[in-house]
Amino acid sequence: MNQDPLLAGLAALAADPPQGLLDRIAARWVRVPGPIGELAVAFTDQGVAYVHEGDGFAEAFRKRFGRPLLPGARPPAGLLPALRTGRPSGLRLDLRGMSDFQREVLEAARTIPRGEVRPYAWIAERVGRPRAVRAVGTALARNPVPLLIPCHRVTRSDGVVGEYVFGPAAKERLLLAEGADLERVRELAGRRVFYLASDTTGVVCFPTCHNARRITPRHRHGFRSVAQARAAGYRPCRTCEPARAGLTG
DNA sequence: TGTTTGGCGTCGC
DNA sequence: GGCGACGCCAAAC
Repeated sequence: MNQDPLLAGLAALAADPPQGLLDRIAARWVRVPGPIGELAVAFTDQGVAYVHEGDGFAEAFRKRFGRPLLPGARPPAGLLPALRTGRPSGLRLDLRGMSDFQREVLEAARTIPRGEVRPYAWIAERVGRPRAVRAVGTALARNPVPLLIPCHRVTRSDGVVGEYVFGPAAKERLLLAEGADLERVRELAGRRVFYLASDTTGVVCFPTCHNARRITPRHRHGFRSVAQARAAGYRPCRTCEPARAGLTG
């Protein structure tokens, strides 16, 4: 129970074939096809730890994690489906070594469905730091597992897609491939509309929320802020949860 | 429309 | 341990 973990580790090293221990220290890696070109993916016994573009992977991994890297025989279970579908599909992630803030930001981003987008400020509010919008940006910029945690689905409040690890163009391509209606988002943003409401349900949503997409045109009303929608008698959608407070755009 | 200022978790010194 | 600068931003001039 209260045995020194170091001693336990040494004992295990002495008793077991070194493979198990090695896998606890080192990471394995494989090359796999991704939606925007070849990817290199590192994983441990805990799950996928790092996703990087094919070029310069080993260098980047070493710089960031500073732990041994070994070739892997095959991709971890669930990786390929997750990359293909853009859904978690039971894939385990190894997010050890991240701060609480970053982990919470990543978890929040992970809940954004395929084909939809949410603003940075939405994440900030969800993790209980409504004014840490920019810090959310930096946390997402350091997302060790892009694509698997879909930080590309986090976009700016003004309707612009914003920055991305693989570049804004890749972000846009990914979102379009997922079926996000960026054209529509931009058209609405041009009219300063950042929320859509239905006068049959009395609910207000983010424009890409699957509930918002089904609003019949003549029952659809656009709003610039949740506050204005509220004032008009609408309540926030329970699925996409547009801000309870600020978030005007 | 564009620019400025606010705000905050990280990282490097 | 502190301090200042830096970013996938956002609201206010």
